[in-house]
Amino acid sequence: MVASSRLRGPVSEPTLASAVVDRLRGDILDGVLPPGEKLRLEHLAPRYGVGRTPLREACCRLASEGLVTIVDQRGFRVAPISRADLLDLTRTRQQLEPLALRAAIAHGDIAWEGEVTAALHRLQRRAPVSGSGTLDDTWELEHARFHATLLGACGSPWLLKFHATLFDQTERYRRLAQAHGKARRSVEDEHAALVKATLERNAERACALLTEHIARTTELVLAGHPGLRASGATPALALPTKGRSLRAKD
Amino acid sequence: MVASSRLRGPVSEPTLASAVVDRLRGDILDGVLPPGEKLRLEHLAPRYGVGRTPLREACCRLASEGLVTIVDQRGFRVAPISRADLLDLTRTRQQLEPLALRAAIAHGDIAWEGEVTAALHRLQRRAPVSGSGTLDDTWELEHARFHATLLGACGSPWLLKFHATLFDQTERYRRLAQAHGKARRSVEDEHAALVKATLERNAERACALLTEHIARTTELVLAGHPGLRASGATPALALPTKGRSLRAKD
DNA sequence: CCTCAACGAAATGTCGACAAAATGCAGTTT
DNA sequence: AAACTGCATTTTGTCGACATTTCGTTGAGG
Repeated sequence: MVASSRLRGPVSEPTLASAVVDRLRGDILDGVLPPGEKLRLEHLAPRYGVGRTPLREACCRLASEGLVTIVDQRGFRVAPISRADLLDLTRTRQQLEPLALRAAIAHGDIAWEGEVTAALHRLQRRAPVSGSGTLDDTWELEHARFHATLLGACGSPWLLKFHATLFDQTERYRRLAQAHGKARRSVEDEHAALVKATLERNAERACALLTEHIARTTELVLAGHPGLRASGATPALALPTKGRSLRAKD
Repeated sequence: MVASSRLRGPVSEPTLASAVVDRLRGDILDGVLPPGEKLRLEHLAPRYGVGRTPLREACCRLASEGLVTIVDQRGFRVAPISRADLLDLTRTRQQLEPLALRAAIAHGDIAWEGEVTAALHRLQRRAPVSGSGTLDDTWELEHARFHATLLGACGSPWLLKFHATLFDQTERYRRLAQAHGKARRSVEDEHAALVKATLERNAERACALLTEHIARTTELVLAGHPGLRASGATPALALPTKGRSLRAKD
């Protein structure tokens, strides 16, 4: 329950009002709450219809996923984004996920094969974008579940947890860059090829495809996000600390 | 601030009273709060001299490190331990840490070499156990900092974060098993050999040594912990749910 | 004697209110 | 004119109290 409850599906949580976590995560992923944004609990409480205590807990949990940063005595902020972080994210995924995929291919049984094909089918039946430019939450959900299912048979809860965290992080960049639409069809092909190699138990080819799939995603994000082109830091963080002039940049 | 603030050294936290996090983590790692133990906030609040609100936040943050589990409407528990989890932990470390070490060896500069030798020196000057059987917190701290420093030059914050989480988890098993004392000298030799291969930029040998070092640690834990021998589940969790007889084991 | 149901006690989740810290602004000084 | 100092406002962190849920126990029924 640590990383991403979205991957568990609707487990019918008897649910404490800290289902705010999911709404908050969605708003951060969608960019409604931009990177670097200060999270003032008093202002956000009415927005979600809860008090500050559940909001505080939600922020704490999101901090564990790296979507929120905590600074003692200075509250919460949406985690900043940067080109360096995106590249690190990409590299780490390219190193971790093949490990999990290899194990999954080695240990996965017939039931797992069924789940994978089912996940692929559900994903392909969804439209990446719904109607006009806005992106479809259902597709994003199925996309996450597809990748989680693919690695699900690796037998390592820790690897899966790390994958979920990294995937959510990547999804934030992807949504922020709105890297959807045009190049999506090739991504669908990549998914299909990935499943094909996986079901053939061709670990080498599957891992190569996965690595390239991750790289492709990052390329799309970099192409679609103006602020991450060069070595650009976070756009929303470019607030100069005027007022105190003697102090260093903090 | 996410994974383990211990590895950051005393950053002179202006500190919110959720420095309880460190005390709680210490108590969980030491086994004062055994695995599976229910964390009743009302009873723990006086123990740490704070109210329930900071305690709640501390539990949330520890949940992000996997030391505490949250069940909606049912409060917090110390994360259970199991042979399967220990083995997963070991395998995952054996896969992740070589990746980081390889990158560190490739990119580390002279300053990093200095930090590594300094960390090794500080570690070797500490006694693993202080006086009688009780283990020395300072050694544990230096041990954590040594491993963090070794991988520090890998350039990937995400890998380092994952390493910190996995290391803390392993440290809990190590302390619970009290796998100290006798076989410690060979561990010291392993550290020295690891540093030697690292400074020689011999990535292959360094990674092999690291993998074996991790395996050795797990062997010591398994040998020292009675409850994890067979396929034993968590000892503290073996509370049969009597009273309700019809329900499955849940 | 065992099983099921309802009651009571405890704990959790949540809310509003208070103290401490930080941020921003204004006034004053050099 | 620019910078430092002081105060006022905002915000954070913390505490105690209330509603809801869960757990353990007792009692009745088969």
